[in-house]
Amino acid sequence: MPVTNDEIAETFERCAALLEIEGANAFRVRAYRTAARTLRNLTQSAASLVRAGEDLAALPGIGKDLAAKIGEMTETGHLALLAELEGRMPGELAQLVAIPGLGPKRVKALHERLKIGTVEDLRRAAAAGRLRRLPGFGRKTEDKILHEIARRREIGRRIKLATAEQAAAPLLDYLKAVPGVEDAVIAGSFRRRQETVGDLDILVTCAKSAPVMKRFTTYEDVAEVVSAGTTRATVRLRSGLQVDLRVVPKASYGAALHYFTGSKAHNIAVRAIAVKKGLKLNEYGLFKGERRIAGKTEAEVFKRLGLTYIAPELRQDRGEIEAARKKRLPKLVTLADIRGDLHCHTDATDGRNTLAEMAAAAKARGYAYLAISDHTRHLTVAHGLTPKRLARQIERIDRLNETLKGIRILKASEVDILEDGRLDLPDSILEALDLTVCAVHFKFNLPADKQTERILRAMDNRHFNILAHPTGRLLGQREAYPLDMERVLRGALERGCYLEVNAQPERLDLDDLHCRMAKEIGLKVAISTDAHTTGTLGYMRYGLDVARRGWLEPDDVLNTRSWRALKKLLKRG
DNA sequence: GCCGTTTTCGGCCCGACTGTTTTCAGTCG
Repeated sequence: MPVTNDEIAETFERCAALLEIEGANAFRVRAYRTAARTLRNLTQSAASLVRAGEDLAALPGIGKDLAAKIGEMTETGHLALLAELEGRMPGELAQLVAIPGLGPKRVKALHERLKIGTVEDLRRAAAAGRLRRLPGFGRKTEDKILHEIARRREIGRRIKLATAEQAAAPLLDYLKAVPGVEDAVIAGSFRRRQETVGDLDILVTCAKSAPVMKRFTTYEDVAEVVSAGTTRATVRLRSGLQVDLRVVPKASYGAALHYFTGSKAHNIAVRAIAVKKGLKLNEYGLFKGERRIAGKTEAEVFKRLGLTYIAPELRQDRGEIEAARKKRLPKLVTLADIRGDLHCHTDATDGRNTLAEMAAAAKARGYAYLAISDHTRHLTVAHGLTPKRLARQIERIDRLNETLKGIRILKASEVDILEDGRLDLPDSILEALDLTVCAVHFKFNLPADKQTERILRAMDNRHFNILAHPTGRLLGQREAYPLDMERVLRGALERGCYLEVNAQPERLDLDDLHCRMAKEIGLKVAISTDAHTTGTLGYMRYGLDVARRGWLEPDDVLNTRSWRALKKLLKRG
């Protein structure tokens, strides 16, 4: 099993944590973290690049030394440096720094003075009151550590974006109602439209901060006030969700919004540009000496730094700054570009609404087409259609299309990909469909090469059009099944097939990085909701979030086209 | 450890809050 980018990144992150505890040069530590991030953002596997003889030192943040270490890991599966570090101190110290309130300095002190090497050691020492005797520690720190250890066990880390939206809306309304508040907006990973968010970052502009801070920390859903200053406060809601509030004057709104939107890596890179120009960028504005030369809007800040406006979804330090400098940012796809939905269900299988209801709902959204893609028989739990039942549905759709104006219902099917790569419907009926959406719904645990071959064999069928939810992941519930995504994408391109971005909030599959991989090789994707109700046709915007984070433009997306143009693309030779 | 439109050496983003401090280190985002 080749070493994955994530595994190499994880190893570098462990090294960084342990080096930091050891007191290594902070910039050396950062270099390991930067390299880890570069690896996670890579659209090709580092192992295959090494095999192809590519020079990894050409990648941003990776030089000669780290390139050699990546080579070492792809060859041996291990890193000597990590083994050395773990020989000098317990490897689990790397997990201690993840506890809020503990950083490298304190972890070092805990290890040296109290021989603490594990989370359990730490819990026992804190419970026995031994922490407070260390210099720099006190009773409060000890209590906080115990509290955080207990909390770690019960609370899941990140929540889905759609769930965060539900918590955010009432809180934002509440803050907007505070007298004197001008703007209140959610920044952070929420604004970058990341698939999951760890916390909410709210930015408020107003002249006087005190009333807002008071109002915020006394919000009825607040379970705990973590910190509260004059311009910044952090609370934990009863759900466990952490919310940070920052208050700035109106003249700083743009700079603060940029700062608070992140990502951290993007901010660091943009601030470095400011430094190079002899300026200073912080959350209050862009400064030349004492004088603020920009800050009211984000656009103003970007402009003064010689950059075109960068959409929040792109702010990941994945090349967007360089592209902004060269005025080569993508013109991202928007909801207005979407002409139809290519994957949904009706009450014929596991959907809730009728064919006619789904059609009416799609028409109300202004779509030109909607593909009805109910399950096939193998998926018995969803009451999948037999060829006979599908044939009847095809007739019903034909009849419905005769009565509909302004929208066309496409005859489709979400066809199961069987274990041997065959499709779950005979060619005779596949031929009668406008398109197929094919998916893996069982045998998730095949080895990567077997799963990849299963899908590629299915794509060999000339009726295969779109691979639905290609990795099968469910956020927070189920890992993606092992798959060689590079081969799948290239295989699809060679055969005239496509992949789907499934917009269900718990799927978002393909993810943003896979979208970017597809774009790089010239493969178009469909953005589809997989709606099981009329209301969830509205999930389209979550799929767009992913596509935009993956740099996709209207041309990269299948369903920005008219049915006529789309039909040509689907036609296989 | 990385990197170069000041640089192959000497830089590397910036400020708020907390707790344990009598002036600031550590942590966080």
